[in-house]
Amino acid sequence: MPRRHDPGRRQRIIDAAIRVVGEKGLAGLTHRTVAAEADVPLGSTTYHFATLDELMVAALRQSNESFAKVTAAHGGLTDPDTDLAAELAALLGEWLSGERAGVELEYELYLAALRRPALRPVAAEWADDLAERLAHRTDPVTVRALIALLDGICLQVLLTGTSYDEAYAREVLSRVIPAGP
Amino acid sequence: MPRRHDPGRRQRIIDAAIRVVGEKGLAGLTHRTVAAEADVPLGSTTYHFATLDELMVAALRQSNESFAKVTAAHGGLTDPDTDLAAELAALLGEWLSGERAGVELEYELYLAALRRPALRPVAAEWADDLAERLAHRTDPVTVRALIALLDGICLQVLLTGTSYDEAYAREVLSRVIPAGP
DNA sequence: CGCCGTTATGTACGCTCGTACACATGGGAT
DNA sequence: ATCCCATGTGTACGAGCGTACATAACGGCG
Repeated sequence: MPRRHDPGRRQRIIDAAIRVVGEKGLAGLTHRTVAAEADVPLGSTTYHFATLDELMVAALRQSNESFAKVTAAHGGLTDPDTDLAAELAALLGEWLSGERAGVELEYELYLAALRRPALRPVAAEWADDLAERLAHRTDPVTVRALIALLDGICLQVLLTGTSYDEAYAREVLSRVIPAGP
Repeated sequence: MPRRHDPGRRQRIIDAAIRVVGEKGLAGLTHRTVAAEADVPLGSTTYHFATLDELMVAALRQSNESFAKVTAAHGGLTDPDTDLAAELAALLGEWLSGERAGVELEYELYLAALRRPALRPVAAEWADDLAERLAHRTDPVTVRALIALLDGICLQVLLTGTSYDEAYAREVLSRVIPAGP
């Protein structure tokens, strides 16, 4: 009976949950699969996360934070002298080229939020966070449009399996942004 | 033992499946729930659709056809003299205001296609169909961008629960379309 | 050092699921 | 009229699920 009193176990369970969703999809996320992936007994996952919704929320929130880090690293977003469309296209490229699992988790939970009200506020955090950053660069209508377009582009990449075309993204994003003064 | 030799039973099962997804979500789609909704014995659903994937494909395909009918009714889409952005915004409004169940089914199966390869070609039909219609009106890059934007707007409406703003959609769609000659 | 609440563990229960399969049935070809 | 096969039906099985719970180990605290 090794590894009693394992601090950070909760965190390891969350990491395992993200891996599971990345490999088997959201439908494959169960207490048991997570327990196996994290190499902990079944009771351990149910102890730290009484319900599956709790675990999903924790995983989605962590994925959100990971995305927030990527955006924060892109200081150009808030710098009014940069090309906003280019910055957004680069940001999306970085995100998509990085951990595919994170992107898929994001979108799977995104859609799961349609049916599970518990997930909705967390799912909205992604868009809200980005909207807040963009608010300083352009008007609210444009912000909403940019986010919708980013979502749509992401979806196309994920669904059609085509690789991400940054130049294309930059071009169409720039069309949405009204011409400057 | 009434109702032996029930022609059109297969169709009734598909209709029931669409209703089930609309009410309980894709996760609630099982042979048993569909059988109950269609008021047929369990064995009947497994006879007509050996696997759940088959049933999903049939339901998604029917939903696609229903959408195709709506677009076909909008003759203005192919008429080069109409305002393309306005036509698309109106089309989306009609679709969203219509059967909510159909829209949600479309998007739930859309995302399910991420994990179930069997669904992918059917999921792509929606976009392909629309793309084909739009090909006569503008260039391929713009077509892709328009579809991505439509997807993103739909997603925002479904997820945030906000009502569809047609004027907003028309505005941002028009920005994507390059100025005419 | 001993106590106690937090953390960890293993097992068991009740449920739903997909699927298989043996059997009934009826209509169309002969 | 008879036969045959596509169609329809009911049941059973094994697997996996969420959850509950009794019990064990641990570590901080008096």
